[in-house]
Amino acid sequence: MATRTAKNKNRTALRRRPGRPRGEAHSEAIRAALLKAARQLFAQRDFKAAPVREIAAAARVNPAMIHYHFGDKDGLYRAMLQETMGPVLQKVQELMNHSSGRPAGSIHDALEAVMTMLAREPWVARLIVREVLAEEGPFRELFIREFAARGGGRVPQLLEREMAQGRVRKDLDPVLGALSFISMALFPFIALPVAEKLFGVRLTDAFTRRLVEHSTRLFYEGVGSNVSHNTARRNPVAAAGRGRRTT
Amino acid sequence: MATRTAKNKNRTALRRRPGRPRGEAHSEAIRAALLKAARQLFAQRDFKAAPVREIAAAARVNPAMIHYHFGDKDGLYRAMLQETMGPVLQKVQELMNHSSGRPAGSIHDALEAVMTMLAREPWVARLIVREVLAEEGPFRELFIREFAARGGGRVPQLLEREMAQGRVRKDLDPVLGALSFISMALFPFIALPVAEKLFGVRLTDAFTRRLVEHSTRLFYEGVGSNVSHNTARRNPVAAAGRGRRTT
DNA sequence: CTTGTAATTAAACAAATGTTTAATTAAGGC
DNA sequence: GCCTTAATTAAACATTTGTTTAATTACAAG
Repeated sequence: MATRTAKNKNRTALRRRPGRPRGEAHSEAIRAALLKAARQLFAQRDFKAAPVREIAAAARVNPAMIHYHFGDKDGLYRAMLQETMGPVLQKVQELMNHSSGRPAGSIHDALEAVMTMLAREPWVARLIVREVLAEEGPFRELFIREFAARGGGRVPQLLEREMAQGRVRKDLDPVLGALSFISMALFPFIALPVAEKLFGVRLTDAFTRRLVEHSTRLFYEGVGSNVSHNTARRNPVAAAGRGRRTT
Repeated sequence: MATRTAKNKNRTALRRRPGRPRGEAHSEAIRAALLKAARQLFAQRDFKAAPVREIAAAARVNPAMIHYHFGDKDGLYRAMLQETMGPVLQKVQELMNHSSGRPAGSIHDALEAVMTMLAREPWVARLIVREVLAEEGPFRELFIREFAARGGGRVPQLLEREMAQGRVRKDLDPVLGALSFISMALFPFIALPVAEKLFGVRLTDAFTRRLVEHSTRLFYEGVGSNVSHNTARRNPVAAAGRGRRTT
């Protein structure tokens, strides 16, 4: 495949010549375009499998601009992580901190915050897979320290608060509980491409809502039938009990 | 770092010369060594980040042997997948099929089968991350068809069986339930490197057992306290209720 | 108007990587 | 004992990749 399209009628004048462009604020635009292209490519491909030439092509700039703006490929990657993951995680933290206060509010709100975020920004889950789960490289540690600790690291305390307030049974191991909680919150989005092919699910707003309700109820009550285990009927969390196969 | 150790006193005679080696059955050994080295490296690094030279070095053979035995790097990868994932998944399938039959037996047994396997063969989780979750390449589809479908694809039916036998509540959505189940079964192992740094857990046999019990109980009963929701006390699954912070 | 600096490009460079080749040695049948 | 084939190596090859360089243009200050 040729790099340039057919419309480019081989006049040399069309080819952009070197030199500073006219007008101002070009530099910032290029920086932003590079960050955007990097985010998209790094969410889709591994760090080593995303060549700088391709990132630059997606941003419609010269590869050398990466080194002009970010020093090297690592610098671009680091800047991309900061500028994209930062705001997202901050928002999740906010939402998790002041929960609504109603019964099971914290858990429900935390699940809703995390899940709606993962549903709205599909690249986050992909980035977590590559960055935190797959790659053994030097970035994993930075990522855990900077991001994962602020997110999942606080779940045991959240559970202990719930236990102190009597909404969670006292013999729960908060760490195991946190592990299960994080599993239920993250994995469906991490494994979404598989779930689509395997179960035919599609990531719509409705699906996300159903998943939030389902997971909240499962986390509190489990799936056991109220016959063999006399599990909660008429509970404050999952009030939608009219249809069948809802949660 | 030099390729050869200091002990190698630059005599040329020590360097292995080309030509067929004496004795027989060398070829098979080399093939096996390459498969083993490939499995270890591909579990740790991305496909593109695992150079053939390094795989060959780990197997102590010449890089050209990869092409002699497997055609190319893809061929080695494919052969490795078949020869390593095949037996493991077959075993899990067996264990999942004839469950013990006692109350909640299926769920408990399935969790135990999957989790002990993942704990004993740490490379499986890493391979799943790269192969099924991370990589968008041509291998993902093959992997889903060949392996994931035989494993996770059957969970909804398992849940429906449980529902028919009255051990699981009737209004559960089997697909959502399967998603949560698979999440709880796989994610702790997939995210193990993170969980270690975040929560200080270590993957011992004892931990795996605790996780199996915890997850089974959580899946059936949830974590809700029997005060606010009157959740099952005295249930058949999690009978170990003497200490505190156990499940 | 000159001069220095910022922004941008094409091209060159060096290292790494998948693959191929030619040479070399051993085995096995005739 | 010769000759074909199997197994193995070192070295060469071609491509891709991250990075650097030198040239080129615009702008801003003096």
